[in-house]
Amino acid sequence: MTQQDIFAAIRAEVLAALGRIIPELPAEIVARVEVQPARDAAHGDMASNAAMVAARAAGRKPAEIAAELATALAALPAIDAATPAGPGFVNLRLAPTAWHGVVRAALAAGNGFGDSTLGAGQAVNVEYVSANPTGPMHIGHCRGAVVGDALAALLAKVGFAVTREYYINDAGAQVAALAWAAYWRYLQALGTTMTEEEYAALVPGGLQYRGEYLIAVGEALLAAHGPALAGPDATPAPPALWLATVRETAVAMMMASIREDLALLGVTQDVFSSERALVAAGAVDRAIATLDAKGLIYEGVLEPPRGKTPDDWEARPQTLFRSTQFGDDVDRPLRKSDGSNTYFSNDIAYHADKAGRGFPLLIDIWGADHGGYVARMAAAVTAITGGAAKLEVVLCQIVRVMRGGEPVRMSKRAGSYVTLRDLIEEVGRDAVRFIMLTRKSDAQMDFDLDQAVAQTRENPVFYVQYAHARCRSVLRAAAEAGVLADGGEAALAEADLALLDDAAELALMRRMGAFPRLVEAAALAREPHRIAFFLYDLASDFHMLWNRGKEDATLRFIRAEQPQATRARLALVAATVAVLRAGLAVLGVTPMEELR
RNA sequence: GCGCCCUUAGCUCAGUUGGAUAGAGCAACAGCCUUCUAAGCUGUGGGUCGGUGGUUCGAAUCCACCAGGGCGCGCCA
Repeated sequence: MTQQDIFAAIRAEVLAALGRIIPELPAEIVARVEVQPARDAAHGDMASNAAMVAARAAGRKPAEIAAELATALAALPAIDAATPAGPGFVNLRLAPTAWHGVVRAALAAGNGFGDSTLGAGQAVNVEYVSANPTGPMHIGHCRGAVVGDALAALLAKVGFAVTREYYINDAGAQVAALAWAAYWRYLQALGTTMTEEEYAALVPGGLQYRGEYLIAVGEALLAAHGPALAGPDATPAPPALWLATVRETAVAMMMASIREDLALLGVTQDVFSSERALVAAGAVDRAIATLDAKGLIYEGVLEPPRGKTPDDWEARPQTLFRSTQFGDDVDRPLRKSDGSNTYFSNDIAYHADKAGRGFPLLIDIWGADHGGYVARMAAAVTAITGGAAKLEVVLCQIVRVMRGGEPVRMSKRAGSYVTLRDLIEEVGRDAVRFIMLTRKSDAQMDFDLDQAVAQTRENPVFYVQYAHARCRSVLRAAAEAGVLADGGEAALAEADLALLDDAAELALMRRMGAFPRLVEAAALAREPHRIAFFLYDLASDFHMLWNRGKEDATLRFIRAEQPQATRARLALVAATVAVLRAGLAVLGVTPMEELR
């Protein structure tokens, strides 16, 4: 049993046996055959639904097939017992040697345990964060950053060729507003006598982004340009003189700041795509032309939303995309009534650009407030690529930050933090990352600051890292005691694992054996949080085993008088380390050597 | 009004893509340190899986309707 995924290995055996009982089963039946962990340990280690799935096609009773299957499987060396059960399950109890194979596989694979070829090298683009470059990252961006980063790692682990991408929204009204705000800081740096309100009255749409983080931008502009961007006596000059320059500097500085924040979070992305560059290159017009050539564009008037007509509603002709042909509810505007492009058309161009770079699969991580946008964007990707590329969107629900059981108010004035940087400073990067992954992304979440820094079981980060630290502590103690002697940890794979037969040891091995299967399932479902829950369970199994050694000295890992048993147990501990690290690597969380 | 997401133990949440008697943590109670980290472990109690129908060998999971919560709904990005 050299295969990493013991469930896949046993499934292959089940299929072979089933093929002998019922030859020529249709492929779609075979595909439905599963071997999965038993829910109840009393049923054994694994259960297969093979007999139930095959029964109808074979025209036989499930229980009958299950009985024959059980007889055949029981004869295999890796299987200790196979029994038909319930409506037609075959329950399997594996020979301990099969579980020992899992330990060897984990030791051999190390961080690569759970790697698979599921993705077959297919290119996938994961786009996440993509916060507007108008200020430092705040907590609202954080969940998407962590989920996207972990999902990218997860997909890479199962064999996709992953590109991590950030889309810079540097073309729209938001960055113009940013430029106006940065220009105010520049005038202040010059020593203007205007008040903020006087200046705000001059700004189209009003002065936004009043945060102090733009002071540095104003100072940088002064250092680079002196008074050249302003009028006499530090008064505002016409925008034509400064807008483009200020915008460029401000966006560049905001992006630098965001990248610092991302680095603090341990997120590094491969590609940063600029919306402005795409627009300048004519990509939007090309995208619209492509849709037009496919007959998917028309000039039309949209119905007002039913039951909720805006006060200023007025029927106007617009350029519309036939997204209803691809499953959307209504056709969507590509151009505003004044003829300029909507954000949607820029986004179509961007996604077409991504697809054109050779990604048949695009995954975007969005905030839940963009949920209404998913159908039209997916429709557009399908339409413009002729089905060659597919868009999937993972929505992340709101995170509420809690302190002392109360939500922390996101007020800039109240001094309660809003930035990602502050959050990381308070609870640490590992806690931020892990806790963000302890919920399904589409479920709302409370981030409990008190829990995040607690050093108890209720803090999942601590609990998992503590398990790893305990493992390392044992291995260090073993090295000091000289028990590891020959070849150190590397030689533990050659230990006589047959000596691992305690129930708690088997439970731990069973858990590790489930990891490769779980990794694949999590990747297919785009649900990195499953890894976090697995690690918590694995840590729990290990802590349990540890305490067995407290209650019964013969179950301690290190027993000076039993070198063979000691080496076998150290092999199990080292394998646990490998699996914990493999999982933590997906989440981007540090495996701590010690937590003192 | 329409669309999407959510509803599981007192609280916060898992539930291996339809499997067997629905699981964790917290909170409550009772235990375990001359021993590798007690920052841990063990045990007890706690459920109409929001409701009603349907699909089938089998439903917390799929479908329909209903109730409650969240998000969104032409020229914001």
